[in-house]
Amino acid sequence: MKYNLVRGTKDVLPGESGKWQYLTQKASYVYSVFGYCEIKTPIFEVTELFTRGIGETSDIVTKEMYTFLDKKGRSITLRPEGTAGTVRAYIENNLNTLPAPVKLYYIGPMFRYERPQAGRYREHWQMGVEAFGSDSPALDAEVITTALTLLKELGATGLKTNLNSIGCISPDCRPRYVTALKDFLKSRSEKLCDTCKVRLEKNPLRILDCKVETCRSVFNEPGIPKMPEYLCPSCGAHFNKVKEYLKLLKTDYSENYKLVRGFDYYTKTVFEITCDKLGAQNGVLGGGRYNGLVEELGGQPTPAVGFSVGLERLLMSLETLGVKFPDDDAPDVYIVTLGGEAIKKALVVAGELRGAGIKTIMACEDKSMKAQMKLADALKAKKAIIIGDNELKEGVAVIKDMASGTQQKVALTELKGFLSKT
RNA sequence: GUGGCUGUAGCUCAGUUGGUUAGAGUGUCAGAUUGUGGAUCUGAAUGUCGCGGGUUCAAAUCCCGUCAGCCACCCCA
Repeated sequence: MKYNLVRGTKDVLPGESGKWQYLTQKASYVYSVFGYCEIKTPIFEVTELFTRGIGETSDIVTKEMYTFLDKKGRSITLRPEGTAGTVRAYIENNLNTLPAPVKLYYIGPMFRYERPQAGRYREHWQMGVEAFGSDSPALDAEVITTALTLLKELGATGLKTNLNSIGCISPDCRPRYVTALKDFLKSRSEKLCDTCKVRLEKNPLRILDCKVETCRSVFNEPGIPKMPEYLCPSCGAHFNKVKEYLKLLKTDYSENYKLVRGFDYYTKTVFEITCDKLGAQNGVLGGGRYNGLVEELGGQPTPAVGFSVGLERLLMSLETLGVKFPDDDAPDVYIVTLGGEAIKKALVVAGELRGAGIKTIMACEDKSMKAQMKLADALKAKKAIIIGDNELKEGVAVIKDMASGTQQKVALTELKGFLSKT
């Protein structure tokens, strides 16, 4: 019987896995430099955490969750995003007693039951940060800077940062805007596509995301209400401060009044970083402020901001941008052995070299020298170490530099020192 | 969930209007005089032609279904 991957999942094979390590290490490094500590939360949680957190009517909750009943009949869901679980852990472990802001980062897989597509998997990895306990616009700016620093550190250029504020739920803020937007769009409803007509009632903000040309032309009319103009004084001041700080930091961003995000929990600042070379799924990184979520999930009222990068999409954009990754898979040395005595010696030598951190592969099988040299070449070994009868008699090994082809004899007792230097 | 394209050796693909033992390149393995790789040459192995059903004397080739991949919608990382 032959088995296949489950739809929408992917093996990360040698060659690729080194790139993943590189990305996760860079993320851990940058996040920790910004003061974040790693948190590992379970891959599954009770379903209600997500329905409450992300929003009952959101697409993720209504049709994209991997939900199942466990043996006791509890409804369990594979996490579709990282924030809800992190918030749950924050509340459950009383992390609010730590000095604020409490800064946490996570790296791990997320699961969404969607049709696979370019840049979209049912299991995908996210590397995100969450900062709890401060409503300061400086923190918003810092969080955005954290994201941009990571991307810069990785050599990503030409990515676009979009910024918006979607205000808060007080009546003179987002609800007032939604009403104004609805009124405006209703007056032009004959120009809207069918799905937008439905969205007009269900989720008017999302209409701004529509890709249909005729809809877009409506959004570009000068009279369309724009969220930033409808923010309440508090949210408006906050947004202005965020922008002021970003300018101070010389951050390259575009204010985009059409930017809205899929989760219900966002308030005030939202942002998104896209790569236009990725196809339809071009969002590489997304985040924002969510001041109501901690309370919604049963904690004390706690303001928070965060973002998350999609590992696969990040990797794809870096590759289309031509970024080179370090190749760590190639061994430093390949030990060629000729005969049983040589294998005994090679076992010992290999141990010494590995102890010194030298990446070593030795030939354990009795193959011809030619075959072994071919293997050394195929594995891209930097050096071949040849141990045969002649060498054993002399107490030496022949070291061949695979790139130049030059070789020299080195005493077996000196090998480790010799290779450590080169 | 909807739509379009695709599905032949590990990989990339040929396969003519349905017609004998399904091919190439690449990779793998082995060899080309005694202990040396990357070039060249020689040889070898590997396919339930995605799966199931149907039409036919005969199907990789036509039809239906199904699964999977890719891409797009929806939505998101």
